[in-house]
Amino acid sequence: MWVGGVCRRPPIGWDDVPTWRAVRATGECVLPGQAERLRTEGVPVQDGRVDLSGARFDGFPSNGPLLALKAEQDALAERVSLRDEPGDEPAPPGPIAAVDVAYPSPGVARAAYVEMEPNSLEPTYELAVESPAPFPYVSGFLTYRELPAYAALIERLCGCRGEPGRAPSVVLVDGNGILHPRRGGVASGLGVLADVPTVGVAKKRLCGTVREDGRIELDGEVVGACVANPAIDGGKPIFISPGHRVSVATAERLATDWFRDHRLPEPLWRADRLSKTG
DNA sequence: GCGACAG
DNA sequence: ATCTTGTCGC
Repeated sequence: MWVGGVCRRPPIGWDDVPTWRAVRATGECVLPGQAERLRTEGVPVQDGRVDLSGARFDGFPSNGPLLALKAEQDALAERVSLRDEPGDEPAPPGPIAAVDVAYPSPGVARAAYVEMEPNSLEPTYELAVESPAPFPYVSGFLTYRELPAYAALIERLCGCRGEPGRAPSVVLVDGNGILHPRRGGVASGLGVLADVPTVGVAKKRLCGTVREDGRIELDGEVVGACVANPAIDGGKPIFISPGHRVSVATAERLATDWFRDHRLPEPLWRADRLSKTG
């Protein structure tokens, strides 16, 4: 939010909001007549700059919600496994699934599930489930917005299909896995929650550095790969990272093996569309 | 101090 | 992510 812009031209109904009391972090006054007005209120101002040592207000009520969630993410990261499943690598390609979430209206999430067999062009199974989405989108905390929707999806999935015997060997998730400031993106969250191998696929880079070889480095560690679908010339790349129970190399192979006619791996493209159409 | 920031 | 008109390309 551009605080300066709002304070310079307060919205209707902000007559009671003391917008002139907001200054730069340096104490510098930026609004016309701001320094003078603050001085009349007893605020120490010198050279158009507030002496923040005594005048600063930082008594905003907060229990630091994101700090607690960061701790949760650290705990999640501890539970993430980067080991490949036996028989998954080198790899008879098995059935794969993909999930994504759309928001048909504010506060409502629609999670979609698409399952495909290696050689079929059409999905083997599809399901979309709606649920409340009270948590806002905050970069780095996507898990808290979308995981509840996936939980609702899984619940219905088990109820509709029963037979937990033929679960997909891996689930592609729209978002990051360990390519995350605390190594705990949505793909990892879903993987740990459902105890299934997951691969994170993001359309934009959240963090890390893309090396010349396409590998993505974070704190000196390779956490994923940046790859474009060769079938689309001039296409933008996607950012692949392990969610849970797969290595970086396997995550990349699983996702890129499903490149077809779209930027995203086919199952994920279908899940994205299903989440939007219902 | 300034820019970046999954969906 | 979602809101939107025209527009570029196959």
